[in-house]
Amino acid sequence: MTQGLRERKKQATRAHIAAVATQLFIEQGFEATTIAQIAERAEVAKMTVTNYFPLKEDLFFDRAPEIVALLAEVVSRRTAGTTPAEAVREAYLEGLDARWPPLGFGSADFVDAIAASPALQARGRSMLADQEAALAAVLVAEAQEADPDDDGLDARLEATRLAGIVRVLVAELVGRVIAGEPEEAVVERVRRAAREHLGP
Amino acid sequence: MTQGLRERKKQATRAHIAAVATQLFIEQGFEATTIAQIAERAEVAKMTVTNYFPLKEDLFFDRAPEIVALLAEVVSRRTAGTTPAEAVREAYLEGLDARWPPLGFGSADFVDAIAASPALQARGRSMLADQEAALAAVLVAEAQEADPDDDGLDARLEATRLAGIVRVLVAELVGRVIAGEPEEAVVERVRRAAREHLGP
DNA sequence: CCTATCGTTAGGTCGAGCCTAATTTCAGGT
DNA sequence: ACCTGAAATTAGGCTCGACCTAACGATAGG
Repeated sequence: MTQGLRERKKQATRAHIAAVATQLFIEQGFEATTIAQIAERAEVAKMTVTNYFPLKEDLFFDRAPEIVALLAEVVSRRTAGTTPAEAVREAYLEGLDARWPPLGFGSADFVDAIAASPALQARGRSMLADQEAALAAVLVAEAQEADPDDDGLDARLEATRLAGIVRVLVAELVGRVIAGEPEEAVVERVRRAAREHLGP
Repeated sequence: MTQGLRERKKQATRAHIAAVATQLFIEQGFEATTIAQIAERAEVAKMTVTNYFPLKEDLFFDRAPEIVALLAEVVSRRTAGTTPAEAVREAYLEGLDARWPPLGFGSADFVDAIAASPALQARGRSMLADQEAALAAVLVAEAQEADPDDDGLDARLEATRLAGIVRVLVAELVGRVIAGEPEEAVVERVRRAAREHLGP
């Protein structure tokens, strides 16, 4: 039994609003675009936009949950016997080879929009904080499963270390590509750093 | 040569506004306090508040620059021959013994206000990001002084590692003290973690 | 004492976020 | 086919933070 008409219309409305918003953000920039404008162009009430996307930033970072869950998923789904750091390293290296957009291969428009908007930068930091917290939750749970007396501090420190490394490497890749360095060389550089620092 | 009357009045006005704001934040919470209310109680125009504190959050985190510069100062002023990690470790341990408020010994009112306000949490993350960037700038400069061909990536990773460890330890201390654990025990735990993880 | 500078003020605009009541649309039964 | 409850959507209004401008007042320096 597929979704009912109601649910399909909701998804369609949501996707339509997000698409219209993205288009306007590219045309005019994030700050210069108003919610009223998005609602008008999407032929929907202003309140409907707010219902689907409580904060204006959510219109830009739709699919945020995917990014937030990333590291926690990679680590919790890893094959037995490998460390969290190894799992993150392998997933990162695979993502690099696949030129996966969330690792820094996003369009210049996307990067520029964030660079131009303090609100988007703040939202990005919030997402990274949630990402780190989700990873920490996984590592703490693992640690306490192995030793019920573990207080989780070491696990939280490891989560912060891993999330920090990935964050810096993504920023490095974005920064250097924007600066004009050849993508191949940049990828090779961050690949080397990942191998060096994401040790077991 | 002391400051002129003009400058002294400015500082007095600024301090007065900040004091009034802090009082109101404690009484009513951050979100529930409006800028108009602060201006009224401080007997200044609304615009004057905005002039001194462009964002409402700045009224809460006055003295932000001090926190932002912390790690960079500690590292750049360290005695020759010690590593950045050692410098951070020693400064952190000294701060712990002194029960220095920025390390997590702030009042419960302060902590609660942040916990209750997404805007304050966002501002806090912004400050930590700036703190990390300032530290990274110092480490990158050192690395490139030693080797002009250094691309700074390892320095940035080290800055992220050090800033992350301190951030987690501060959060751990705050969280456990709020949860009711005896301060002595909590301090001893984070002290041990600092010695363990802030290695050379 | 004069005047240019700079802090302060009053008043207004804009847009995000939030709320409520009314209306439309769909789902599941009769 | 119809009815009813539930859920999505709408219209309209409200508050407040952020920003702007022109005028005002007090200080510093000649």
